[in-house]
Amino acid sequence: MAESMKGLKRSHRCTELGTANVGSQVTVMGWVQKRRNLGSLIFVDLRDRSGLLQIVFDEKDVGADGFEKAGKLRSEFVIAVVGRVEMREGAVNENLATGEIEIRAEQLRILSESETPPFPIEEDIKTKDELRLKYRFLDLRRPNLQRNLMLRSQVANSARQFLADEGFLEIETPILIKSTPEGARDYLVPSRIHTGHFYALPQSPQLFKQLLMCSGYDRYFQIAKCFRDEDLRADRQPEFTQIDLELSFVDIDDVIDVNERLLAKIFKDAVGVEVPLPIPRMTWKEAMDRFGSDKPDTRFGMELKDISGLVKGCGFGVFTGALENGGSVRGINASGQGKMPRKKIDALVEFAKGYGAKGLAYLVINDDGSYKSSFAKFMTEEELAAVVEALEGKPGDLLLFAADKNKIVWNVLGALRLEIAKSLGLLKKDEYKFLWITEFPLLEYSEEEDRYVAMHHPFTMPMEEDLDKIDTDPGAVRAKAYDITLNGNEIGGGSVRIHQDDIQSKMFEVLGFSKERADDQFGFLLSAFKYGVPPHAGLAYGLDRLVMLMAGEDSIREVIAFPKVKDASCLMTGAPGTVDGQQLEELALEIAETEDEI
RNA sequence: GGCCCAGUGGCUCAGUUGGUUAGAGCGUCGCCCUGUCACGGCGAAGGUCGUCGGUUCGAGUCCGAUCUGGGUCGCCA
Repeated sequence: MAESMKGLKRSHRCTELGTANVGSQVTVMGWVQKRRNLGSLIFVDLRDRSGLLQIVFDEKDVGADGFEKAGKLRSEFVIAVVGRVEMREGAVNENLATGEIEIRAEQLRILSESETPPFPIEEDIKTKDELRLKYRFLDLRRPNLQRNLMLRSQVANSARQFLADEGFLEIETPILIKSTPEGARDYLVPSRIHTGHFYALPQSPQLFKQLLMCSGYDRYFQIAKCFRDEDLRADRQPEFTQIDLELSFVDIDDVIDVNERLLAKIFKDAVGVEVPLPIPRMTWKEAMDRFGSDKPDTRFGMELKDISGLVKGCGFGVFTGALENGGSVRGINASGQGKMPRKKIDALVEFAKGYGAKGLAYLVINDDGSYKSSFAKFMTEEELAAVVEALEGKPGDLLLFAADKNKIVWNVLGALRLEIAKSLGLLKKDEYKFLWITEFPLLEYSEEEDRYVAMHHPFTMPMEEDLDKIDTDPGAVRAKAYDITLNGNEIGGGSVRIHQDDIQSKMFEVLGFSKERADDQFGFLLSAFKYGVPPHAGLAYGLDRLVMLMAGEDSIREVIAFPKVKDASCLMTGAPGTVDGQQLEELALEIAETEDEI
């Protein structure tokens, strides 16, 4: 039976007590982690978010009633204990922060009883995600998640402090906004008052923060919830959090500077890691050429090498065919993997196919310097030697090649190098390699839409030196866009924004927006741009991913209190659910059928 | 939408070429125990093997479908 805590006040969290408190009377409250009943002596490990503390119940201190009550304690009961801090009579427990002391209970109250939990509430359980998420409120009691969420709070806190000190203002932007069909799918919210009309939940506060710059707020930030109705991944949830910021009267270097110092502070405060500044920068082109990725993991090498020039005239149709179609042939050197069994190489080929490759060519350099290869018979000795030299091949190495359109070759080899590094254990979680990626292409050709689409978004400023190419060769125009990456993850991205009318119109033109469509979707922004716009630029971090990496976790679910599962539902609440007829009637949703544009 | 992995007491797992009554550890419950901290001792309960269908004399095991969860490709301006 639950008792009241009336008259009691918690004096300390469990691990706030230490040898300095010996002799004093304290009141602690928390959950029973474990009881050890020795008959006429009962030990209880008490848990709160700070950690564990041992309580000892002895009838001569806690009284007959108290001792009887202590005998009834079970896992996850919530109790209050008044007692005296003592040095332990028995052995010190070196695994516990409070291992030298214990509380000799003088008073016990059972504030709440508990059923036996469906899985153990402890560190590093192997329980299936399904069960953990159904009982997330219990899962969240485990030290892993408590540490992660405390870390997350610390990160948000450090960011707030730093940004406030740097003159950023925290300003909220709306959650119910107008849908913009560009980009990710929006979550839609039907309007009750405007039947057949919809709000959208923001994919990011992008347009509003630009308007705040127009309004003179100079430096803005927000820890903003964002929503995207796309499929989930280990690092993607339908709702996620950005640390979003925007600055006026700045160019790329200014944004990078303040963000490097922000990252350094966050990492110092939250995980005690010194981030060496400045963070290296790499252009998008170089990143693709060297790593096959716009978010290269630079914790290891295994860089891509372009051998197109060396195999141009060779007899291997797969290579020459790719080159004739305007593609390239590139390879990586899985150094020391020459002994990889054929079965594993075949598995890598299958892996590559998953990324669009039609196949994968390989060449093993045997210990005696001879080659074993899927394509050696099509090439001369000289051609092979040149290829091996280009990849710095040594005896015992395994060279892997992809030949196709550039995009596929990059994609395949970029994924392959990560896969191999992972299987070789080259990816150390306590090593942090930051890298800026700059000079992204402004536009990307979309095959299915048969037009150019913005790689970042339509408000991204082209690089001045490429402006003249925007009509003649739009695909070659680079943008003043930048991503910050960490260990092969994009943790943030941003750009300098267009603040000139004429460039913005040109941009819409290239993207195939009619003036009417641009006005309809972004009229408010274009209108604002007529009344004095400061040059501005910004950046947004994926807070969930950032904390995931800092916590050494493999999924952002481990740093989100109440995450959703793969099909975007919530196993705990059952969301999304159906609603009753009256709710639907009020929304008059059937009218939506006649709406072609939302 | 595609591909891959998993599903057996509360939890984590084992279960041979298809063969009697499906096992273990932890947890749970009861009794005993004054220095435990992975407490210990003795005893007990607890499973229609995710679901449906099929093959077979016989299915946890083989086949098909389906559900649930995970990973991934597409998708994510």
